[in-house]
Amino acid sequence: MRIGELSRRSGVPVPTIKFYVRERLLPAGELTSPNQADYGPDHERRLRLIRVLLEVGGLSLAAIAEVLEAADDPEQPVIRVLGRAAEGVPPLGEGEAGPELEQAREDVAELLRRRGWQVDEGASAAESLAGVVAALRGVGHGGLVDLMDVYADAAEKVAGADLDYVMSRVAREELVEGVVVGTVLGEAMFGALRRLAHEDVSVRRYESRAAGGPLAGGGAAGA
Amino acid sequence: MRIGELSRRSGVPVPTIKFYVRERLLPAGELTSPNQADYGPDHERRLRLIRVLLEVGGLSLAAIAEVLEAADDPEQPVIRVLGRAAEGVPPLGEGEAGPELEQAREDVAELLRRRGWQVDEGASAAESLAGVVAALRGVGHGGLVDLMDVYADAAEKVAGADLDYVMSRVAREELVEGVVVGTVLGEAMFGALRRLAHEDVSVRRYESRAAGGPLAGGGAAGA
DNA sequence: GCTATCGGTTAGTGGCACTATCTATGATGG
DNA sequence: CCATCATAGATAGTGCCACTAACCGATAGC
Repeated sequence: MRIGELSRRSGVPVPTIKFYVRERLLPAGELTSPNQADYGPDHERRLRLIRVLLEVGGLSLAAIAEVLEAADDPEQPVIRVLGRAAEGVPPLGEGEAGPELEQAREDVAELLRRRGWQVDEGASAAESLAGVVAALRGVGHGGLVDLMDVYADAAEKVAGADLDYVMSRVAREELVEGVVVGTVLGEAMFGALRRLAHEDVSVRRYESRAAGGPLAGGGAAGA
Repeated sequence: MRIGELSRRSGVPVPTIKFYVRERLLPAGELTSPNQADYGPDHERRLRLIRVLLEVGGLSLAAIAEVLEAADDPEQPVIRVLGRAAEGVPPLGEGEAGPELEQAREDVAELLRRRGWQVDEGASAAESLAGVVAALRGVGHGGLVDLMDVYADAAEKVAGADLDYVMSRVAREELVEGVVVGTVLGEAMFGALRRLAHEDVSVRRYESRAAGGPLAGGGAAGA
């Protein structure tokens, strides 16, 4: 197909597709003449993936480029790149590089020991987690750090299911894409479910008392 | 304290603090003379909160303004505003407004019925979830939707712990802030833990076979 | 032939989160 | 008392990011 049809089928404007090709997010179509290129289903699939990671996953184009580059390299251990890219959030690094962060790193290491999780030292996710812990303490909500074990239990269960899904993919290409999509969209899915559960739990706990009161309706609903 | 000290203590540049005041994210200091204002611990706390929501939580200043406005209004049921603001991600809306989204909404409604979750129809989190489901199908990974129940189990557990934490706050001000911080940073915390768990589970499952092979090191790690 | 579309390139746009600069005023210390 | 410095407040500018517009020759297809 030509670029016009690709645009129509994907809902992405032609100039934007050209832009993605320039930025090496999308391979160029195969030239059939100096000014005519052919795009196949792979292009469409890749294009949809880019859009989903961008719009739903909240990744930057730079992060998407990194992830896709790793996904295209059959030698690449995906997890490292994904770990860095999937951080929708914390480059941190700057913020409070002080003793608070050091303490947080200790706490994370302790958690990993306690749970027997086998992960690389200095894994980027561990660094992210330390950043979050330090941030929580910094805003005076260090108490939330105590919930980490509950969160870790939940994360273990979810990760197991994730792996089951990924392993059901046969072709490497599909597998890697499953990893990417699962990591990024899975987080969005969990976040939405968590907010729904907040609402349900708060209704459930407060329905006996002050129905609709400001505490029940407001305060008890969130985190 | 004056603005200079506030800046030093928070690590936020003076012009940025002025900018936040202009944008009504931060209340102005109390004027002690036409060109001298006094800032208290509340200002510092608020400033730290803004920075954490921005840098760790990934919220936009506009979203932060919305959340803080609701938090400051004692009459406001927090959850609605929070739900909208805490979507780091999916305004969606546009994308595929077609039958796919309609089907996804149905699936979400069915999930809520199945689990007996008591949430408002058309809760923004439900809409987000439907967007994610539609997106997953759109990129050919509808299989991940089948994991929703596992995710929902985990979300229920986490939400229960979240509520326990929030309810331990006494003053409404602290409570609301706990909701905000917990919702936003809790998501970051869970995300990091999930990525760590991915690494652990993949190592655990594959350590018997091809240690370090591209599948074990790369593909099996994420999702 | 003739018009619409195409590939490729360069330049411009709008939004966001600041950052720089300026003016006048007032605090501060020797 | 005076020099120096920080401050409040305002306007304008910056840098990055994700596009979007405009243009220029080629074809494609009728």
